[in-house]
Amino acid sequence: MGWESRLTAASADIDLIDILWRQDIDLGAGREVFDYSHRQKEQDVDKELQDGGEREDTWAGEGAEALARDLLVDGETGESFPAQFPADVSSITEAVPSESESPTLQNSLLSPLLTGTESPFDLEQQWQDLMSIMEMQAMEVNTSASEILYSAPPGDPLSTNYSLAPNTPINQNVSLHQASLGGCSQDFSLFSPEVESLPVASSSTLLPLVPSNSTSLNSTFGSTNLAGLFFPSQLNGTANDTSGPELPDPLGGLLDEAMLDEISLMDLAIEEGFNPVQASQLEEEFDSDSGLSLDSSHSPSSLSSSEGSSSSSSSSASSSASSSFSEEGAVGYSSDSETLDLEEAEGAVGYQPEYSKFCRMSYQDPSQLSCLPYLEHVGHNHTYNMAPSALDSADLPPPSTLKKGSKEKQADFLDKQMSRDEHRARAMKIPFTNDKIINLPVEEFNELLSKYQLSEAQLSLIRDIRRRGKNKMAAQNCRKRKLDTILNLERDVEDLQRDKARLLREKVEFLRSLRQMKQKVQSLYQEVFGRLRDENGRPYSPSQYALQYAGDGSVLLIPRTMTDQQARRQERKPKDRRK
DNA sequence: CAAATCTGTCATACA
DNA sequence: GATGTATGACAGATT
Repeated sequence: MGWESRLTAASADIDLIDILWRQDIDLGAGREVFDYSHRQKEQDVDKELQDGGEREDTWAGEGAEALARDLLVDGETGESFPAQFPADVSSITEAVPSESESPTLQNSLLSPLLTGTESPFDLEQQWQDLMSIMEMQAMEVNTSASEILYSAPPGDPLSTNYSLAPNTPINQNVSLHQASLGGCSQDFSLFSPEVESLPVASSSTLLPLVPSNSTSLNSTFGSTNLAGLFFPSQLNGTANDTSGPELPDPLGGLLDEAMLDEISLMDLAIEEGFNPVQASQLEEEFDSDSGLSLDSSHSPSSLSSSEGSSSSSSSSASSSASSSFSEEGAVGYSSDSETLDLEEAEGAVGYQPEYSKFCRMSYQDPSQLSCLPYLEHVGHNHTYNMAPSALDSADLPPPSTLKKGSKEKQADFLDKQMSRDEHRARAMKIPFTNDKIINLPVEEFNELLSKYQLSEAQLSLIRDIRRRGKNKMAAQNCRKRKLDTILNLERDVEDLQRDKARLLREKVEFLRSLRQMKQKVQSLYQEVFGRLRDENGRPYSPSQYALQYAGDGSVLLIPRTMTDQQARRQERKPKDRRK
């Protein structure tokens, strides 16, 4: 099989993955979205190195150092290399929601308004889009939650689904480590902190802003705290959140999650040697999207059926095998082998070695054998722990002593084609063929024996021949089944890898669209917020107010301090739950 | 010539 | 219990 080729293809995949990665990041929000300070990033890295202890066992410590140096580590070779896209990497790292600095906030908030190209009439539609995106996000988070067995608090299912932010910095750092180190099994650990729930922002609703026709928001958002959703940095702030008003990136957490997830995805792809292009080609070749269903016909369970057919064929082979085949075995399993050979020929390109094995194992007809050079050895002579008398008498005269006419050559050839048991039978003057001895049903076999007056030695030999012959066929069938199992397992692996590649591609696509929608949400948020005016007609300060989505479907403008309190509560919860 | 593979056989378990 | 089958283990033959 193509294990080696898969391995070598993995390096080529890295390039593809890099391209994909670059595309995705380029597709993402601009720098202003992630414009956090490098200093903060480094703090988060350090913090992660310390706080992430409970996750440290899942990724090697060397990855942390590599991250700190903005190095990427090849998941397979462990080789470190400078990040190829410094801007991208930094944007990712800067996207870590944290105690962001205020100067960037105003711009990030107001710029969409100033440049606003979308008419107000698009707002509703955009909200609808937002809702669908959030639903998708919730699905992903839920999936991750189930995979990491990290359950949300029972009383707060909705907010759990959509809570995103509190520990995303740690998250992302971990993700970067993972992206550097690789680790399929750790792929989903990315999401664990995001499953942490946000409490329902119930009490403090100040300014109902969005009116009645947003019920669909309610169904999808639940009582998501928009402030928490959009201002994770505030929520996350541990040291600097008292450092004055600021307008965090509303979508930092979301975007970070998507991007970092993608990084880990790419890393996973690198590590696994998964090649999306090859996989898609495979898919086209096989023209089967149902990977495993294909296997169902070859799975070990199917083997039992083939065994059934083989047993039936072997029993029925008494007629067919009663031809002049001196090699009494290799009768059973024939039909199955043929069908399987066909399948191999049409389906599995890389299975030639095994296919040839099958060809060798599925022989039945000695006439065919004689034409096939690679089967010449079938008639080889073994030395057995048989009764010496039988062996001695069965020995052929030395060929050198014989004149070799054509007939004698033929006879010699036939002798060589004969099995040892046939030689023994001939030496013991058994009056019927080994084929009959072996393949006749018991009744006919006994009937045959009763027709002749046979010595005890003859009867014993006949019984041995029958036993050995049957066991020989059984061994051949057994080996063939074993090979079948191996082939099916390899096919299973191939199909699973194909499925995995497809799912990964779908995931990348999903994340890409998700990121785009998040950008939309961000601009919408900024647009809505920027249009709000207080009683004096002045805009609200984003450092003092935030929009929050209430449980009843309305969007509220609440003071920042309240969102901070909520954020702290949310931050504490998961820690408590971990114990 | 050594290693890998193929093949037949035996022992054993099971139906 | 006899018979047949499945399979691991072994050894000789072959590549």
